[in-house]
Amino acid sequence: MDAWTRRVYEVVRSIPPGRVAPYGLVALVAGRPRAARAVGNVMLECDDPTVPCHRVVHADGSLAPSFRSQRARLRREGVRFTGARVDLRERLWAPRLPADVDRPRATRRRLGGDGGSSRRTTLKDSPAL
DNA sequence: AAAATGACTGGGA
DNA sequence: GTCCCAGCCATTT
Repeated sequence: MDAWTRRVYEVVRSIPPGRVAPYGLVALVAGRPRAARAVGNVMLECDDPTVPCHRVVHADGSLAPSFRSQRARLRREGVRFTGARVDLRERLWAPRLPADVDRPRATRRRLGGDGGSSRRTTLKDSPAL
């Protein structure tokens, strides 16, 4: 087990039940923005039961054909499907990006005077359901 | 060192 | 909408 694998595991472990994340997002949070495919390789070998690998899905919400139990495991967590895909609009995981991620326009500022009108909260996660 | 592999992706047809 | 493909990345031959 190498560093890359451990890193991916850690990110995947932080995806809350009932939420899903595309391979590409996992790669991003893990610090390798274009390594979506490599994340897939790690998942392929993942046998560790403490890693919710079933919450990692394709960018369009569809699932990996070979991972047969994935759908059932997701449904068990309340995730609903529209045809062959999960509804990302409702279940997409909104992670807190690590500070070291290279953000071009890091200029942080309040968006629109009203935007968060009364809400001062840090965007932690997408709204539950 | 070079080539093949795969639970990936975005873009074009 | 769906299909296909070149590009991408870590691993394994």
